[in-house]
Amino acid sequence: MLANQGATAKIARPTTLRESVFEAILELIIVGNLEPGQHLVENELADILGVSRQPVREALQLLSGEGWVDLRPGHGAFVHAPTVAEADQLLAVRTLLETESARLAARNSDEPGVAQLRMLCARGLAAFESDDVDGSVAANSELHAAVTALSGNQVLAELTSQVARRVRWYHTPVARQRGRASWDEHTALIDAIADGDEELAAEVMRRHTEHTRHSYLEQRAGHGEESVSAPARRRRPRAAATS
Amino acid sequence: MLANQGATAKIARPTTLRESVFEAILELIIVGNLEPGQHLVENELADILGVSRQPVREALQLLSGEGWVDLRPGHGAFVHAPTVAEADQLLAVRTLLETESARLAARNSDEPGVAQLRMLCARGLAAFESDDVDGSVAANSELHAAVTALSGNQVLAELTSQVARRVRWYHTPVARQRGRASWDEHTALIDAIADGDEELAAEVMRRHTEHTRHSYLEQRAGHGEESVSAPARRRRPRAAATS
DNA sequence: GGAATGTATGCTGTAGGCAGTCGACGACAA
DNA sequence: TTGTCGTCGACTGCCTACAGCATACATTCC
Repeated sequence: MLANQGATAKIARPTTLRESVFEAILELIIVGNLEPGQHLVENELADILGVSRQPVREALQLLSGEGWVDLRPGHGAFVHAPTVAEADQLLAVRTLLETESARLAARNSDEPGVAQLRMLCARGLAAFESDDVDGSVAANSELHAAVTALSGNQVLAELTSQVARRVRWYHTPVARQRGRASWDEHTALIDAIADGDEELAAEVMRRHTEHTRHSYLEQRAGHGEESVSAPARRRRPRAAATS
Repeated sequence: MLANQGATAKIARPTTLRESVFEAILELIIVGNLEPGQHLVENELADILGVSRQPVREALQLLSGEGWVDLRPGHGAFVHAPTVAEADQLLAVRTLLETESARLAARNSDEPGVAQLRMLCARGLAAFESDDVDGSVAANSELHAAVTALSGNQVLAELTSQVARRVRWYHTPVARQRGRASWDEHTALIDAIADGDEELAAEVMRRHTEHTRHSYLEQRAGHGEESVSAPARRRRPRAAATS
């Protein structure tokens, strides 16, 4: 028998080429190297990534399934150009899903689960106060994921994470400016979950996500842009959502 | 200038082979010709459907995206075997999404929208009373889709329709036994939407979907089966959901 | 000069084929 | 009899090639 493989268990997962391509293209979209509406020519991507067209095609279809690209039959793939209205709708759905997650999390909360939430919250707050933006962002994502996991509803958790990932693309520039308040709200949320107060947890989460939504809309209101991800173009956003 | 082309505008949409394959395999799964857990060999499907492996592969990945099949890298595709717990979670999410849809529909309802709802409801009720199961089922789906469309939230509508489609697979045998009550609830729902009573519409929809969920769970409770779609195997279910 | 048509180019959709890999089965040894 | 190893078969993942179609441009006709 081999030695402890715990550390390698995760990377031992046989990763296919199309998944790598999926991640690579998604990164290009989020970073802004690929502009909204841009035509993604399969051959070009294949050449850039050093693979054939086949895994590129499959990756593009995966991306289409999550709403990152639009697939027009006979015309190929285009980077999805989100409108302000769509972003607003997405944020509304996010609020709905996460609010329910918080409610269920309060209902099903247990000792180790709450402990993990507090740990993630402490880590995120520490990262925020030491200006570690990446760390803060990562902790935020993990915290929200942990809440949905606590809900006990796997389907809800998957849907939520998928929506949250798309949301992160949109309001990335917004979130950083309200980082401190965000972490205070996280603390209140965890308290409510620990108390098993379903209604309070739901209300706190609802207000928490709506704050982000309103910040986003206010910022967008003045611009009057149709494509909401324009400011993310061309340069790598160092900060991401902390909602 | 040519004559009126309105009738041909719709079929002009270029449908790809992989979409046809997607529909075909989905049909095989829903009908029960493909049993949960069954290994879907690409070559076999390609032979059966008279196409090459490529569109089959792409269709399987689409199916995976919607949760119909599980893709294990290096092993291929397997028909998803849903558990009772998963079906329950799915029904819970469906309730959440449709309840919000109803609330928003009441908020945004307009004259033509309500008129369409009433038309669909009348058609469905007529079909039900004349034992036209297929017609009743179709009207039911269209009615729910129309409600989500009225919500004005496209993202919510897409998510809801996707979840609803999966739900239909599970509780197909359950729904027919409460067809009449279901249509009465539909009428109450439309009234609430027409009145613009958000809370009432939401509550009616919540109770409506929860009815289905409880019926489902009660039926399942006695069986103690792990795979919930077992009863749908091997023969074509003539009736489908009217929830 | 403008419009319609022919032509060229580039991309997608699909087919066929090859190598790598996983699992099953049987032989062999303890 | 049981555990282990090697071989075989089958299937997946990926690559290359071809056909169809749409678009853009050049050409010809009115």
